[in-house]
Amino acid sequence: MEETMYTTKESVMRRAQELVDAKIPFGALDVSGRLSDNNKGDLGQIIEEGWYGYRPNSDAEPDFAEAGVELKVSPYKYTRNGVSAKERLVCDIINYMEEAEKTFETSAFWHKCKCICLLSYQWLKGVAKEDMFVDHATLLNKYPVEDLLIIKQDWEIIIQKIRAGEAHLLSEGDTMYLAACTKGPTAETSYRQQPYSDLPAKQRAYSLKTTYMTHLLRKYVFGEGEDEHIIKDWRLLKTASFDEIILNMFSPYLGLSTREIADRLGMAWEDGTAKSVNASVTRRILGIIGDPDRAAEFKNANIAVKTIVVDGNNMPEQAMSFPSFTFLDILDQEWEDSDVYDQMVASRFLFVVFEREDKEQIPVLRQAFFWNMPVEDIEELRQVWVKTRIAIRHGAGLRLVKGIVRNTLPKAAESYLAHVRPHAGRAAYRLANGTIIGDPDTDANPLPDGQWMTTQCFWFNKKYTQSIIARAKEL
DNA sequence: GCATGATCATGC
DNA sequence: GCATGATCATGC
Repeated sequence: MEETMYTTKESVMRRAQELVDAKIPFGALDVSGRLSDNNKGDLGQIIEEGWYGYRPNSDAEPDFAEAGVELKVSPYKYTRNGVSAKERLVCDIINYMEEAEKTFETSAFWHKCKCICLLSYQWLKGVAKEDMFVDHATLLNKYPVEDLLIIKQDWEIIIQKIRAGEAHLLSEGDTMYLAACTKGPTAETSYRQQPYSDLPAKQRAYSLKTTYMTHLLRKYVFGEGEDEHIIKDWRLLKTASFDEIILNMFSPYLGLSTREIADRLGMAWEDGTAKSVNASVTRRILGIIGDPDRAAEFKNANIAVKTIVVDGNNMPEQAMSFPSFTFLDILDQEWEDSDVYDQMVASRFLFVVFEREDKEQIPVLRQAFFWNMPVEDIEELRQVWVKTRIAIRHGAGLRLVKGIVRNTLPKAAESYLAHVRPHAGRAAYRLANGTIIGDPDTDANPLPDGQWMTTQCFWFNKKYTQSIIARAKEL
């Protein structure tokens, strides 16, 4: 590595702050034309070279080895929920052959990323990378103690899979904050050797999940307050895993009806038929006010809480919905950066299962378990996503049949896993022949051909959810 | 009985 | 008023 004058954290950060003050766009820092290559140039390298004045290294040492600082450049954006990280923070390729024998402290992740100089820039849709610029410089030199305990648990989960000869089964949804994300040219071409199996494993890198980056961004870069934690005493994490602690909260209530649980928790049982009783009871069991997905650990780890009612054969009464999407957005995204991937593949799930024989019965809490999509199902989901994009690109084939609008989006019968269905307040369309149904401005969004269709979302098929629950029951 | 279009209820 | 989780309801 070349000599650098930046040998202390202070000098690295001072130079970083000068960059913030100077507001120099990436285009002007790009001294060797890295951005011209399809705009995909590595911003970290551009800044190391064009601002710190030394050639980027790709070895195992942090970028500023003597200072012990790794330089990372990361985009953020504003959403209706406030400021959010736009991407996961990719740290370092996982060398399966070497990492398997390490400890957390000697791991490539900790060696490189225990101290990060985080350069943030605001990402704006439609603006070229050349014109964006770093506007915050933050030294991340210690993780919150309760987070670090979870990150260590994450690292153990990744390493245990490698040690079990299952590096090819790694997935982002396996872990909470620290994840093994795919890295390299579209999957197929980048496989690596793993130590305890002959099967090649997809190249992956240590990364901090987008949701966790949002947490760090809000806390350290923008100095915002924190969300309510589910685990009130972080010391519990020293002796039990996050999953164990959460699942234990449900144990006292297994086998009880929602009415009995409501009684025990001192909840009013006003209307047992309301659509949301099961969700309300789940919230109270977790001891949180409001939406579980907004509790700190769940939000930071991208964990979705799903309550399901099943019959005696584990068959859900309904398919499982996901957040709605807009048609033009889904055409704009790439698979591994898409909302669908984020919500269904990179996400972890806490399934809370209630059971009843028939609709007259009050549901009984049967089980709670964590789940994430196994790698063998990911390609199937991607196919549904691809079909959805194709349909949308062709205006979804909207046609009015006996007062109901039909479309060509993927149906439940076309996949064992998922389908696409409406998800809006009311049905709403603006059809090519001028027909307007409902209130398109509220409940629909535009297709590329100018028609408007009721807002839709992805759904897990009932049978797919059934198979998930049946498998969890066996364990 | 299931698939699919449509809608309700809650939290923010 | 909107986003989201969850459920209803009709036609085949």
